[in-house]
Amino acid sequence: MEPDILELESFLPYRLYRLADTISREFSRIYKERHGLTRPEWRTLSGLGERGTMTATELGEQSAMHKTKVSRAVAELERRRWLTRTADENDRRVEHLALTKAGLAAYREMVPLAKAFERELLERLSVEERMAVVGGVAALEGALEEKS
Amino acid sequence: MEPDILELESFLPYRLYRLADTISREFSRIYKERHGLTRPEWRTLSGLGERGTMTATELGEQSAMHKTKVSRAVAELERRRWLTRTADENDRRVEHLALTKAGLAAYREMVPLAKAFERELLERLSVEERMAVVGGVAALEGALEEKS
DNA sequence: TTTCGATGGTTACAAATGAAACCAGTTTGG
DNA sequence: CCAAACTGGTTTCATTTGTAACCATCGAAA
Repeated sequence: MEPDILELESFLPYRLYRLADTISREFSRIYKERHGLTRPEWRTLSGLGERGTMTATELGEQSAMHKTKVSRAVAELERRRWLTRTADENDRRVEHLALTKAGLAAYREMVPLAKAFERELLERLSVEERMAVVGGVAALEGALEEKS
Repeated sequence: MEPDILELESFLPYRLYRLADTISREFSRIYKERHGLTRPEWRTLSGLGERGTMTATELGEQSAMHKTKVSRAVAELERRRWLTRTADENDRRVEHLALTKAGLAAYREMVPLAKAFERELLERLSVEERMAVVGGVAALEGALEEKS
């Protein structure tokens, strides 16, 4: 192992990215084929389905999206009449977003599919491996949080 | 925990993507600031630095990039005179890519920075956590490979 | 050979993205 | 009170990306 060579195959940032990319891409087929959603749109749907009502800023924080992504995703879902905006009483800059019946229906349809996807992925692992995955992800998340 | 709700915060594909995105984005600052490289360009540089000579197709396989990304990254690195193409003797469709002196110099400069980045990331973890990360990543890679 | 399907690689075009400018509207400090 | 700094959210513009079509060459089979 020469010291001035970087092995891409074992370089953690690369491996992690490739892994996430593969899995995310595979999962995206579900909401893409099903409803023609983009990832930001799916996350918006998912966030609002989970929490009920959120502002765009909260959505961005909860689902790790840049505000322009949120803005565009919200606009598209509104165009589909999957969500509505309600002006805030006290602060007129803020809008409270919530799913409509149609949006909620789409969400309810997606949830089992998402859960099944995750389950099938984890089922391919042994118990120890599953623990390593969950523990490893949590550990890295923790390491990144405390940083900056 | 309601059964028809998906918790994004604990949904593996989402967590993994966010993790990889954060780390990759942070790492990208290194090669972006330093040399103004994009990720595909960095991977191309890294791949050729590691292996010496490769065709575009091989590069794509080794670094998990779509062929158009490879094509464009190679074009840009060639424009910088960081790599050269050599026609294959037997198959005129194929080109063998290799770094020039300048390309190699850039690569040699990047390697320690990349290694330091990875080391500093892992240093924030305990030994057990580190094992979990490495084991978990490997397990998922294995699960994805054997699949399709 | 000739033809036809595969393969290496590039290009064209549309869609997704990020950075920065922007437009309200709100708060703060003088 | 008022200006300046700040915040929620949108828009603009340049860059990046993915898909599909494309060109050239190759290999195999008729």
